[in-house]
Amino acid sequence: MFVQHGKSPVYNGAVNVSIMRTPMKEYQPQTVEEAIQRIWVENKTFKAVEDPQREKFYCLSMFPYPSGKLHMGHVRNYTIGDVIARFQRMQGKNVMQPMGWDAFGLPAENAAIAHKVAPAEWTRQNIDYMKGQLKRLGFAYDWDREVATCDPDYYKWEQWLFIKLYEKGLVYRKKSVVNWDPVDQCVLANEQVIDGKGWRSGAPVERRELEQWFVKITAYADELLDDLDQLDGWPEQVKTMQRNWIGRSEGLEIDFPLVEGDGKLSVYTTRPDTLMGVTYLAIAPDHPLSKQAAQQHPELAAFIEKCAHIATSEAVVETLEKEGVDTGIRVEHPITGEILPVWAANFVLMGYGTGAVMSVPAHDQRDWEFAKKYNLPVKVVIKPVGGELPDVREGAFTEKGELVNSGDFDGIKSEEALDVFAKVLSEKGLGRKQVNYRLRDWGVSRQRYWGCPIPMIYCDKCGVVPVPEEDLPVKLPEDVVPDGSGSPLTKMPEFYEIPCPNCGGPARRETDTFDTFFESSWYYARFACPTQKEKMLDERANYWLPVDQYIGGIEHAILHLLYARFFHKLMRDMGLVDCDEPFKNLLTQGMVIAETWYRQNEDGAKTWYNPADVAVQRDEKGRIVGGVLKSDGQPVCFGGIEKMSKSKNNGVDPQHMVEKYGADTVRLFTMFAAPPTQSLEWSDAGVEGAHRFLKRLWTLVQRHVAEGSAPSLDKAALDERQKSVRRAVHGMLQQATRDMGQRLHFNTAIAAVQGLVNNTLNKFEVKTDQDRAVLQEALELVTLVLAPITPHIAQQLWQDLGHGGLIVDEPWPQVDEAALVQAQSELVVQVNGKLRGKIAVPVDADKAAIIAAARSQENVRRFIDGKEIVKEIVVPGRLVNLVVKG
RNA sequence: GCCCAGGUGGCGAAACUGGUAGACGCAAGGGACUUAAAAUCCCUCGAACCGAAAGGUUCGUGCGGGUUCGAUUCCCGCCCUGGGCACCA
Repeated sequence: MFVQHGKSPVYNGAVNVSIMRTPMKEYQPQTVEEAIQRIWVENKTFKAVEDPQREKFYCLSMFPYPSGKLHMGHVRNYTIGDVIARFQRMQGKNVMQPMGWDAFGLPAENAAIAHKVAPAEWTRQNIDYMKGQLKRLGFAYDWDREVATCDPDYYKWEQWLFIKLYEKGLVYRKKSVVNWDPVDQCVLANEQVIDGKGWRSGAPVERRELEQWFVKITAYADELLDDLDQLDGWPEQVKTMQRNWIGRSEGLEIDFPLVEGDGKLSVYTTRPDTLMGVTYLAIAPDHPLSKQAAQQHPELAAFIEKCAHIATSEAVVETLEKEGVDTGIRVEHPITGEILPVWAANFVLMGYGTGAVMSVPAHDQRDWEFAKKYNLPVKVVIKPVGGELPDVREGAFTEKGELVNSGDFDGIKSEEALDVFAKVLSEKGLGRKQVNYRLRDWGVSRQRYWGCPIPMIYCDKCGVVPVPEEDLPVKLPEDVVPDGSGSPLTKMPEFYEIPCPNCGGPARRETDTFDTFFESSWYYARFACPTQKEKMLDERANYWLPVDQYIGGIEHAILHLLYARFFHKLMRDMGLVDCDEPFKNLLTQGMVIAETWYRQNEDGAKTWYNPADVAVQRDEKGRIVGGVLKSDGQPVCFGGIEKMSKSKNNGVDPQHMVEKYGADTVRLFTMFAAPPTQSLEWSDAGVEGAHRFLKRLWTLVQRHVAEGSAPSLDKAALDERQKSVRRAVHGMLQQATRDMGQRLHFNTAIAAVQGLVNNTLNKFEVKTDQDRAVLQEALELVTLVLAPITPHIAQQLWQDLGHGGLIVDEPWPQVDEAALVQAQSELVVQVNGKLRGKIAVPVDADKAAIIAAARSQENVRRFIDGKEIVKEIVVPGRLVNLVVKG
């Protein structure tokens, strides 16, 4: 389906590869790629076998959700991983590169609703199709290690681990709030809530509290934070995001006694220095005190009802207009005894901390705005050290300083306040130091069908009972088509009715399934021993782990990577793995973006057209000025360049590209257009450029080999012309080696190869036998350097250049340092930092000679004659800067 | 709103540790080949100005400041775009 079946030009059926030259003149990627891929399959080239004698390299790209077909983001991700894996193999490592499927998730249920197809069937068909696409792209995967997370042999082990965690006390149940669609009677994901309404029903969402399972990630918060320091191979940016997410802080928990009754309201603050400036407290609308007060307070009751329709996502809550109602509850300030009002406020969340905060409008901007809106008092208690009282008429003063208007505490520094107030309050029994985390425990319950069943049973007599180990896995019934009205499992007594394993009485199975992050938190480890039937992991995991290079989208910087690190530590503490961290080096790749085109409809909505269907119009400078739809010739509007998505209809189908140009061209363009961490703008014209280059290289090699085999290179007998070609060749190798090995900047490695082929090799007139030897060496090095990026054409050209065997097993070539040596170096001459000329000097010239040469330059003299030279700067091999005065 | 990135020719980008801004590629323009087209090959290509030419001058890396002999790179303050925000994966 993906390849033109032609006769293989190279494969002769033996275990190895023939040295026979191909008569092929024209570059036919489909034929070449099909033949080379067959060699790989028949030789089991990418099967990874544990070998303690060899240095291992585990290269892993984030596995895909089987959504239907590959998109360009996948192609980019997997090409980056494949290039690294092949490069490391040429460095002599024992490389393992697996692939699998993150197979549970919401889109399968959506497809079920739309097309009345069972999620299991839909998912497995998608896997089949996408696997074919991955194979067509020539990725060096060990397919024997493939796993799909919807397979009971896989998810059995996370059920097993969950029960172990339950036994260790790392799992518990508590109420937490979800988005509830009152019409469809189901829980909505955050992305299914649009403008506060259910995506299908359009009904305003309701907040609803459900009893759910949590895993105590906060018990590992300190370790997750501290171990980030070990991760030298992670981008600083990702580590910073994780640190901020964990959000460790040291502060004070403070009790404000209620005026009526003997209760108290506890708050946590990281700014104890502002305690004396508290003018009110704010609590969550659904705080028990708030609900209680609402019984005699209609305005408050109405406010609570309004807040019950706010979606749960933090982005929604944090961008709301700040609103509140005085609950009428009063508390005492723990130090002054001053009576303070308690407000219910929509920005305070019950799920965070104690569901209450102390408000200091003079020194917190959000409190300040709230106080202005509701005319609450503002009391300044912090001023800059030794400075004036800050002006808070236009906004809060949020910096630290020293205390003022604070009675006995005046003059103490912000930094000292924690200790001072902790002492005073603990003596009164109204406060204590506390370490707090922004990180919350991981809620893993999902009220969804297409996921891994949570292996728990509820018995009226025995309470919560885990499923006995011998009954695992709890299999998800697969012959089910969800209809969008809640999880089908809750309507299947044959699933949930079960005798209690403890007492044998009637009991009910948990019908919730795990968060799909559960599956993706440990798949990297299972790839080491995917068919192990007896246990979750075996000793092979300790051979392969940690993953040496992990590659995936920056969008996973926090959640997936934090959960996977957490899971790894859980598995370590279960004795399943030795190391502390799962991913040694991390590469976060950027998005794939493309042009968008649209027409405005009469109702104001936009219809988006795929860039492939638009003919772009440009002005004389090549600027985009507009476009017309190819089908009707009518204009369409340019909508900018955006992430490829269904909603903007700007996705480019990798399949079409592979069919048109071949896998190597797609891989080459993807690696060339931008460094991996940046976003990549798709360009059909750019793909053609990549294809042109491969054709040019192909032709160059074919012309060369058509002359017969080249003599061996005699390095001692080279003339200047030949030496300069070798200098360029080894210069390319030096740059490509560094760019591919250390920097992972494949775009500049490719640029170096292109520059060499187009500017040096294509212009090199081959006259003598030694010319042929120089060109032979050059073409071999070009082929070896391209082998990880464009592996099919590289293998073919390698054979054409007279080599047997697989290029993927060749060692990476060594730079010939002697070839790089130059007699002269060119220096730039600046006067006052401005470029005024260039000089060529012997490499070993001393500073005086260099300056003399610089000063004798005609254009330089124009700028220094008659002026005093106050400084002479020489940067060896780079430049001379003469600083003049007057 | 909070956290993290990014902003360089018409476009994607390069510039390694503060040292020639724009390598490599695309688009565009001109030319060769061809009956023609495609393909291929060659040349030009940041802007303005001076010069017949060779060449030279000034400006130019989101905006405004600063440090430095020298800043795309370091510092301060803004603007804009993107990613994440705990039930998309």
